[in-house]
Amino acid sequence: MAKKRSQTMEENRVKLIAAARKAFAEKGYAAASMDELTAEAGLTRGALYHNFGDKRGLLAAVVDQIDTEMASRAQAIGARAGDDWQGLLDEGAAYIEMALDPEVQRIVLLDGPAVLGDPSQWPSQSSCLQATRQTIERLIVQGALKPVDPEAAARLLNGAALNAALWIAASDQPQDVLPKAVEAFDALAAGLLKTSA
Amino acid sequence: MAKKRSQTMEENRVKLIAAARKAFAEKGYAAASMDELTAEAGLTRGALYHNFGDKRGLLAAVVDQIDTEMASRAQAIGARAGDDWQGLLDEGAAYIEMALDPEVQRIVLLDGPAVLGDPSQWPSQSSCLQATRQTIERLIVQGALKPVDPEAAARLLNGAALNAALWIAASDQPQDVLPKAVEAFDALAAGLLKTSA
DNA sequence: AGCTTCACATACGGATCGTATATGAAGCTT
DNA sequence: AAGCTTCATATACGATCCGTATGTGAAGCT
Repeated sequence: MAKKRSQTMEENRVKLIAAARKAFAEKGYAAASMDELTAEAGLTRGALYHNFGDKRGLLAAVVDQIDTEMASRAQAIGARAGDDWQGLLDEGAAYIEMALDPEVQRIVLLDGPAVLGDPSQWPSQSSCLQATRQTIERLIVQGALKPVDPEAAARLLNGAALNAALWIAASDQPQDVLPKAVEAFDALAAGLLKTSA
Repeated sequence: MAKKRSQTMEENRVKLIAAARKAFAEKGYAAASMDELTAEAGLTRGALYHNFGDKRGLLAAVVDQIDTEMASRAQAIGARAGDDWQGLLDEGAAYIEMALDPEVQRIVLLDGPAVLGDPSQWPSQSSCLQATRQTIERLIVQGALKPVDPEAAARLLNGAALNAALWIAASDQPQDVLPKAVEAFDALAAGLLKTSA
């Protein structure tokens, strides 16, 4: 056999993150038991503490993984649009839809900030946010937007999208509410334009 | 003496909520010990579980108290403005500033949603949200705003303000970032107007 | 082959929450 | 006013969980 050591270690990390992702999403961070987690992955808490330091470290790793996935998806959608402005709107809509995923909502939007603190301080640095900010910066340079602070605009837009997602998720008929949320989002975003729509 | 029973009970509730408010703000919900809490209030966990059911119930009571204070403040500020539109902007700015209070931030914005779930389901938050929604509805009737869904617009605006507050609080120089956030908020809100500013 | 390293398992201690039981005073009845 | 009842709070207990300290067996190097 002679399985390489670093290889099994990487495999175990993957297993643990996968199990944690599932447990955190289903039970929430606080209610998720490390013993159950590791047992599900065929390991013990020993592996966990060796690889991730503590429970927070494990959550950080999970958040990082999900956040990265979200960023690449949002970026792909934004890039597919004709111009930067439409890209911004599409990114926002995509973000709202992604935030409907219970996993994203529970882990990244609720437990993440509560346990790890402000998202912008995370190692993944909330890649979604940075993508939005860069798009806004480009649009400002192009002269399409008012000269607002890009960071501020990106933050508030993200916040609006986030709240929209929470609203939709708590709603009885999500598919009925989604278009209303997107419409309102587009209207707010239009406030950044120099010329009104 | 003959202290009435219901009276001492009410006093104890007040003491417990005050102690909890302090402990939750300083240590966060998860790290706050019920034993320390109650001891600080001159009581034991027995009183706590009898009055609030469990730890979550205590947090709910604390959140309700803080949230009610915020709502009345925001409403007062909004009513002081000349017209509805300015009132909406002022309410938003007031909300952002209030969210800079570490107590508000830690308890209401971070731990609250993580532990209690979607804020819009809370009995108190709905009043704050409803106030802005009603203002928006009036402005739509007046013909000042685009005919967006009032509920959606109110939710997204609140979300934007909330995220702005988190950003400012995590910043190194809050007083430097605050005006940027308010400016961006005003810009976004202007997107709801029929005619651009 | 044998020593070393190290990733992981096992064992332990401390802390915490929720419940079940005890207590003592307020409140009502007669 | 005496005694029974109610109930708000205190005390005691069990279960769970996290983080650390120590053990172990296989990979890796000489």
